[in-house]
Amino acid sequence: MTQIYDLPGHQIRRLHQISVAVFAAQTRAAGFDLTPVQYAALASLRDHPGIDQATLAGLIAYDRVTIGGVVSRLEARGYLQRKVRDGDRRARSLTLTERGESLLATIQPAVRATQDQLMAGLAPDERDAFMRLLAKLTEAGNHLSRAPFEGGEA
Amino acid sequence: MTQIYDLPGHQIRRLHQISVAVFAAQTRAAGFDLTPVQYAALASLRDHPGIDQATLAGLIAYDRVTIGGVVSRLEARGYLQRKVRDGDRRARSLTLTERGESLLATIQPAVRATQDQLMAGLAPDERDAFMRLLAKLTEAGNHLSRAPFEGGEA
DNA sequence: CTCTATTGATATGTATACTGATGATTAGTA
DNA sequence: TACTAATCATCAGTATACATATCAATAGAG
Repeated sequence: MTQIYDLPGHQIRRLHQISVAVFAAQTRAAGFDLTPVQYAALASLRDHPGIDQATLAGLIAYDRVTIGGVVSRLEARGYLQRKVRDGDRRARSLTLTERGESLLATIQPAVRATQDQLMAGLAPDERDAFMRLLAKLTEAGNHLSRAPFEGGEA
Repeated sequence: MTQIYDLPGHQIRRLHQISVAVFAAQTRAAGFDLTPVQYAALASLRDHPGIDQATLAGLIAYDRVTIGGVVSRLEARGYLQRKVRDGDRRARSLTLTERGESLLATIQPAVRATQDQLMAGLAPDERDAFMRLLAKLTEAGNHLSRAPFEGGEA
């Protein structure tokens, strides 16, 4: 009869939900107010200054429309700057502000604590196994998403 | 510097995203228009007829407010009935309609195909290992979610 | 039996996510 | 160079998700 509890999709959704909740709790406890996507966007921007929204979306595997909104809110809060790119007036170049850089630096412990708490249910060797299988699955299914990862190395 | 690609939360989110996309594609290809939550709600209702919204939310580990909206849409589309419960006029008893029952019966192959496609990247023994670790993680982290699973056996 | 705490459902507001469409701009081709 | 295709960003619409608050109704304590 297919109990939903046996469906991978159901369990994955639950773990995702837990992950988001833990991230929110940890960052709030550390005095920040940032969502996982917002963090991913800022962290990726630190490593790739000046990229446009579409490139950013590809790097963190998010929908371009969604990233438009995320970037908008981050800009409104002063964490990044958006400006029309020279040579291609369609694109908006994104750069972290001082405020964005400093946020990334100070939020690091909370991010680490999130991952520790999330994986606390597994022994160290199980975590490695889980992460390996997880990476294998996302790689194999990447093309099935409307927002696939795009961007070379990793 | 903590690349986001090494963070469990990031990979879990990606797999969840892929999972939702595959579910949508498979059910649409089969001629249906149903989201994963909607399916979970209907399937759980089939096994537990007459429960109220809060109980349903606990069984499928969803926020009560979210389930209110989901149930609303399912009712509007004629898949379930909502009526005030005798003895407790706060609660709404939920029951599948004929239409809901028949939808569940016919959508089964698409649901199965979704899970197959989702796990296609892993060998059979790897799938078992992944599912075992995944279940262990959701169980260990259940209490960290605002919408924990509540409901005995499964 | 009354007062209070709890509970089921909903309202409000914010933030993802995705589909489909459009406008502006650039690139590629004949 | 004129035309067409592709690309970047955005708009409109729908559906999750969650925090916080409120209303109606029930349960428990005294």
